[in-house]
Amino acid sequence: MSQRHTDVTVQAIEEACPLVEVLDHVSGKWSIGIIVAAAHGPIRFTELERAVSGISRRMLTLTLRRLERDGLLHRTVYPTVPPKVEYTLTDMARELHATLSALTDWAERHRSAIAAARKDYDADAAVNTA
Amino acid sequence: MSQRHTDVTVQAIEEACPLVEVLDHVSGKWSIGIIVAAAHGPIRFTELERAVSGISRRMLTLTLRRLERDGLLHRTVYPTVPPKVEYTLTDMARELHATLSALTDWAERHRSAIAAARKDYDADAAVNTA
DNA sequence: CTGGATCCAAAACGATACTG
DNA sequence: CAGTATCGTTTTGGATCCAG
Repeated sequence: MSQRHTDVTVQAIEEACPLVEVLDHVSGKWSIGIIVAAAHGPIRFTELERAVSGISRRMLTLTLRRLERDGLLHRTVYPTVPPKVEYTLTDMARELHATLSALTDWAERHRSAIAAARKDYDADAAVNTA
Repeated sequence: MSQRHTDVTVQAIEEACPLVEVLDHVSGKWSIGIIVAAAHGPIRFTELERAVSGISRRMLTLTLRRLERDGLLHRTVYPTVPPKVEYTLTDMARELHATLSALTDWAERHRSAIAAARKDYDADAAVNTA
């Protein structure tokens, strides 16, 4: 910790790359919400639409396709009428969900700290503008 | 696991919200890269520009401001000439960085699985289009 | 019910010239 | 060195209508 930089920077970017990949797949406001919503069992399209508050039909579809494509979701179509489709997390995604809980914990531990930091920052900005 | 949905969906969204907040602050192609780059000690603007490969001056500045605003980065200005500015992770951000490593691990464990899933998905798509 | 297709607004991003 | 300002491009997302 707190040692000087030389060419360790190169190591830094290599360390970051896989993570950037993950977040590219998992990012987009909605992926996480969907994973969490699907975490405790098979869930249908309309249920997801209600569970992930604020999502539009379009974004739901797009995100579902991306998650399916990345092997995080499994899609089961029941050829009934009306149609019924269930989405289930893959094992891979279930591991991911467990990992994400660590992030949730972090978020909850520091939620108020972040809010406070913002408030301070904005206050400073107001002073410097006045 | 694999129980039916009733009104547990409500719980799902509440569980997701804080996490969505985090990712809103930490998201954007560059935040993570910057956090990783700053993780092993104070780092200067130009060093960051080189460490986070592909980032533009503009995005670097914008992302730095946001991270600072959210209390993840501390900015130290040395009023010398030429100017010198150092960015340091806050304690909060260091915790976050540790948490992110879990994600990195997950990504590396499943990198090839994701690639394979994609390949299959694209193959299917090709068949269904033909 | 599940979702594809289209159109449009907004946000994120990139390049680059300029400044204290 | 460490940014800011401006412009153009790309990506993202919402609204809506249509279809199996």
